[in-house]
Amino acid sequence: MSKELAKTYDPKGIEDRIYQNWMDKGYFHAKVNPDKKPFTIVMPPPNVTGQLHMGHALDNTMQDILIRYKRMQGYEALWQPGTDHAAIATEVKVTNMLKDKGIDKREIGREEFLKYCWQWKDNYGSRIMKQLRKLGSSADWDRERFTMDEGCSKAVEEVFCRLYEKGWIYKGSRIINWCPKCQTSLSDAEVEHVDQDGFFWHINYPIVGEEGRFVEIATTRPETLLGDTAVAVNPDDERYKDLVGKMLKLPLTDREIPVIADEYVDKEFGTGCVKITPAHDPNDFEVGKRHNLEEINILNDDATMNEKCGKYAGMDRYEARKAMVKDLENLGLLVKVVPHTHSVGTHDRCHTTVEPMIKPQWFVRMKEMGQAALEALNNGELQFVPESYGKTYTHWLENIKDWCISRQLWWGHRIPAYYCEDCGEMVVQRGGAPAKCPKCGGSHFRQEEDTLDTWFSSALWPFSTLGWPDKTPELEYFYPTDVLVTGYDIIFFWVIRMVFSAIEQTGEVPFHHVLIHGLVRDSQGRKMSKSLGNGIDPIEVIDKYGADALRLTLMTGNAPGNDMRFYWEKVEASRNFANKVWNASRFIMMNLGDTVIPKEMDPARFDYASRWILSKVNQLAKDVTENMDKYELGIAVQKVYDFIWEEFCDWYIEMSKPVLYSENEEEKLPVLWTLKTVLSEALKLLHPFMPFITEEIYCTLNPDEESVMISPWPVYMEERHFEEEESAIELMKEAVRRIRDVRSSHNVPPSKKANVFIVSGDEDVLKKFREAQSFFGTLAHAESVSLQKTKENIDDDAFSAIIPGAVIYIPFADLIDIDKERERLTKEKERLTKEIARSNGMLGNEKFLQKAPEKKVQEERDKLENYRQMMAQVEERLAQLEKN
RNA sequence: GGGAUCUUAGCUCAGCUGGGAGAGCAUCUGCCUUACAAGCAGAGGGUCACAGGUUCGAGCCCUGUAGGUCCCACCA
Repeated sequence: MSKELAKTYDPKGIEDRIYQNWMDKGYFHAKVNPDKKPFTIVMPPPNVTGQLHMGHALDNTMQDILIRYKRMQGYEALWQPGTDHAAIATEVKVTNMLKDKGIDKREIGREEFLKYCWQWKDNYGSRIMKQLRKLGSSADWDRERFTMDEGCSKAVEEVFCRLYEKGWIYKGSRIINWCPKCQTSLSDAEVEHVDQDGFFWHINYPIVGEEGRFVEIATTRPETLLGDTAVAVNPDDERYKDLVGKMLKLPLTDREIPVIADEYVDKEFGTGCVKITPAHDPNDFEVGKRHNLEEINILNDDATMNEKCGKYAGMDRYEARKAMVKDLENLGLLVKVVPHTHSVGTHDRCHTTVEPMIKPQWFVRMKEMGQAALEALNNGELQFVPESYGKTYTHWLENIKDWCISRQLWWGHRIPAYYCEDCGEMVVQRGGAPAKCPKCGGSHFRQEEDTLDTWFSSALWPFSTLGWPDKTPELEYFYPTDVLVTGYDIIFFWVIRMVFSAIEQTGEVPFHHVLIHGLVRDSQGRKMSKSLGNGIDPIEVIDKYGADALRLTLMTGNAPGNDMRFYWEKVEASRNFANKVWNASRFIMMNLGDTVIPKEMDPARFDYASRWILSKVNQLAKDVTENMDKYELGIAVQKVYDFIWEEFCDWYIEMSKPVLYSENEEEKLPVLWTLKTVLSEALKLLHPFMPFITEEIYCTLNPDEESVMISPWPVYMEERHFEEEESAIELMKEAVRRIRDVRSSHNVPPSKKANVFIVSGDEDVLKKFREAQSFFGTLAHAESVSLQKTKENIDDDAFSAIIPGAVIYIPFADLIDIDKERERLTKEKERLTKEIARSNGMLGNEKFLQKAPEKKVQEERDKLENYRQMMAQVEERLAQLEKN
């Protein structure tokens, strides 16, 4: 940095240059290093097809802050990056892309389709990773992984086979959620329930052999009637006791179905009679199993009615519904139609209404692994931040059902099950198809068509990326990882599955802390989404204001786990702060010039102000470290922000000016030393949050150092704690404020200097002011400052202001408004009365005296003493005013 | 139906284990003072949703009420 520096900070160009330098120097690279302690974060892998959005920006900023912090603290900090193949999301995109080209996925076949997918991955897979670099992410890019790369695929196969061999993965025909549009099964977590306005159709089912008698059922999905195989009533329902066992004629068909009794039916709801469709409703499926009912599938995979539906065959499910309702009405079997709101399951990706269907699928037994995951939280190995999310986690695990892991997709890990072409025998094994069928000796096999749920591979991410199942040195050293940073929306999909997979496969929790953040919403509080078009592109923000400004914006003013709103004004405020830092540094560097600043400085040479700011920055290091360790990133950065702006810039730099503008080289040096030192330390503390600007300034300020990002994190030093100096400067600051008050309330122009008298009977107080006196001139626009023990030579009607232990007099008699002054003093008296009462209350309370730490009690005593003194002064001054 | 969480200044939100009601933006006043007008010095503005309770003392703890948001759940 040189003297022709711009007046404002412009991140353009600087950020890319700095990032490239970090890359060239290899600072992001973490390696197995027995001399250091490891600190590991695995990056939640973004979808290969994805583009960076605000959620990624927030998530990765938090991770980068933690990694940079730990790296500076001397840990071997690994941030493991990578991308996810995102089975269904990618498959849909590629399918649509092909459709636009007039190519049908089914026609070109699996092999050809997968070629397109890989091509797509190669084209777009690196895009989001590049965007993450713009943010400043210090991930170890050399270790970038992909959920479908060789190693991760090997891990997937290994886990699948292990669970299969243990009997925890099984294939079964069960009722699953089917998306008719994507033509695949879905796990429960992928189904989103949405309230929809619909109707209850009340339909009469005639009782066989009893002309004119009916059973009235109510349904929201009349088209499933064709798959009914029973009607159920509650066994305790007096109304229908005689019906149980009788047969009903199923309308619109030739079939007869029985009336059965089952606990599942709620007497109070609807008519108390429920049609049972085992093939198309999860509850009915269970009922069907209990009563050995036939399961009649009436739908094709695209949710049109199948060949079993007679005249309705080929119709869409909703067309069929209309047609059937009309036919029922014509038959006189439709009793009534009642409007009804009910929740409908939809696919969370395409929002198509899912259809429960019976299909052969693969499942993971969850009982034991779910239990282990619960224990990990209960015994404290796993902790959520904020803690309340542990309840969400617990609740889900306590109600967990077996996980449907097979998908009828092509893009993904193909299930390693092989069927003998000759006898149909199934073999599940590692390393491809078997050479010989163990049953019939045949040598022709066909692999299972289904692929695995995309979360199956992401569940292994914390260890598969480190080389598992091989016992690599990296796995040994970096695993288990330290903290996982992610949004609350993904706890069920991912966090839980990682936990139980890791415990089962590695015997350890995958990470000890889960740091949860909320969603970034738009300024009106709406979710950012493509369909609303309200998304804000982080790259656009970076281009306009810089990555540092974006990072600061995302980190301030919101608590962990809470959603936040995005405002451009907030970004501007952050940019303004960057500019403030820039200009403070510019000032300091201008004043440093060619001065050689020694590494150490004799403490005896510091003035009060320097000791004060050194003490302050020392305390700041302690506070910020504590906040960082508790993951209170927003609070931590707020403290750095306040320190730099309010303490360092607004006070210390101002106080340094009289010295810097003087010719006294002897006095200048310690002040320059302090300016440089405090700025350097503040930059370090700020670096995890605003990496670029801090690096740019730090390197210019400390040309003999390589980078702020590998400099040691500041620690609290006992010898830098100057209690007395702190109180002296605080006293002086208060005095300056009072003087400014007078000047501004009486419109004293800056050109007109005031004479200020500070009077105190307390020699210590006077001494403190004497030490700090040299700064008064510029700060208070004072002509002269006199310190004296008594009120000698000061006009009675001079303005006075009371500060702890002293009174300030300004003999601007003609400017003083007596009424205003009286009002001020009265208010002050009220305040003091209250404070004294509060203080007395505390000190008079035995519990407080017993429980509170010694330091706090002493503080309170000092405060009370102060209040009393000030009270005496106020009263004296009030009496004086009355006299005049 | 179960659970979580929120209600603090005009707006958006901080406020950690009970002891001074805060920030940013907005508004108003005065300043281009040789680091910064993207700035400086100030001001106004809040019964901390409501009602009780515990306490010397409650934005914070307990109970209840009202309203908002989110998650989970098989109510046909």
